[in-house]
Amino acid sequence: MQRAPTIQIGTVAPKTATVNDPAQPGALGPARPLAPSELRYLVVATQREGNRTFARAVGELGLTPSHAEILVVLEEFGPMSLRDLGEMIVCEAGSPSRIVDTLVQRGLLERGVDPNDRRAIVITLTAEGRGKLPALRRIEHEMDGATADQLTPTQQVMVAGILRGFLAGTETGEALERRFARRPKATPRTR
Amino acid sequence: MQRAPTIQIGTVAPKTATVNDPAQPGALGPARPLAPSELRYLVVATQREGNRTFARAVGELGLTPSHAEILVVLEEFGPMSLRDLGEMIVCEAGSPSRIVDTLVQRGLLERGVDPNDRRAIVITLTAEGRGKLPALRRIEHEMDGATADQLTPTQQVMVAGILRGFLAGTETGEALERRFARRPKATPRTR
DNA sequence: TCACATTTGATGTTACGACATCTATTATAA
DNA sequence: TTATAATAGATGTCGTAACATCAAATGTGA
Repeated sequence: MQRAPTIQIGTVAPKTATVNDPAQPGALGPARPLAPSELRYLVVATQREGNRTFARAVGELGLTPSHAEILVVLEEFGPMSLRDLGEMIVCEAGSPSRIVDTLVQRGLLERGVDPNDRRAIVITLTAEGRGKLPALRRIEHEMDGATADQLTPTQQVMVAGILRGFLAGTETGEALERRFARRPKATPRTR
Repeated sequence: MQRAPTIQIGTVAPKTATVNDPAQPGALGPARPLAPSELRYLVVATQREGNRTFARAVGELGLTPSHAEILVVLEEFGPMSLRDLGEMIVCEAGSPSRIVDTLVQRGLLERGVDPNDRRAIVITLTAEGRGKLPALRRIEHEMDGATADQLTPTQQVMVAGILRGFLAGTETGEALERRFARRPKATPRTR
């Protein structure tokens, strides 16, 4: 309602209202005390907004946010088993069999066999899958730009640090740690 | 993996690892620079963890997080139309017809007619629905306590302020504003 | 070796989230 | 009035999240 109802497809929607002035690090509205559960709902709402924007952007490529996450991880870390993949992503905690299956059927991924373990599969990007990555990288960059329009670098680092602490010891927290802590460009993981 | 695999049902799961020391306001790990999209995934993961914990807790009452949100809002603000309800909640943006329908079928809500507008319905808590609220309040309190174990009040207010700024102008942001800004205890909204 | 547990991945189920579409009712304007 | 738009709500669809169960392959210890 307050926001422009239509977003320009292909780019990340610009915000029409900006409460925080990015020129002032740490600047925000008056520090209202927190109502019960308010923080949790703020996190929920933030995730929803981010996911919807991301979904519209990658939807242009015929992908969903989960698809995008998997493609990016596979390009970043190289081929891996379903189990290892599950330990690197936030979507589909546990085994992402079905999402991988969808991507295999669309020709973006390949299911290979592990010669050392006939239970395991080795998931590899196909050429077509790899072809999605420049656009995905561009979208990620645009999303980060939209975040930068709303939050100062100081605020971003502050929130990230707090959330990392909150997630310490959780499965998804460990997944993000594996994924973002050290960034081994195209280093296939083995276990 | 790092976390205890079983949680005691009926209470919020305790964290086994604590990186941040709540005794030191603002204390966090080293301020690692942000990788692309990392902040978004941190928010996603945080929302997932919170939602799973909340889901297990309210699951004891036979409810889902969405159910809980609606019951709490209706008790807080009194009977309202589906449209107004949709503008107060984060779950099911748009019209929560189906979730309300489920709750009506379970006898927790009642669908009434609006004498002034035959299109509209008036959603009211039944006695049984109202009976869930003490337990829901207790669960919310436990969730807040679990948050307090992980984040200092300073950190909480900081994150909340930043997220409010980020959500300014969005539908869900406005919904939370309506819901948490001023807290009119049991004041039925009319429009 | 053999019984048993563990691991890997697939699959079934329920409930949401987001989007689109549809009907009934009400509002608006020529 | 009457045509048209706007609104309230219901409903259909697709993909995901979380949970559970299952089969096949592998690991383990007696």
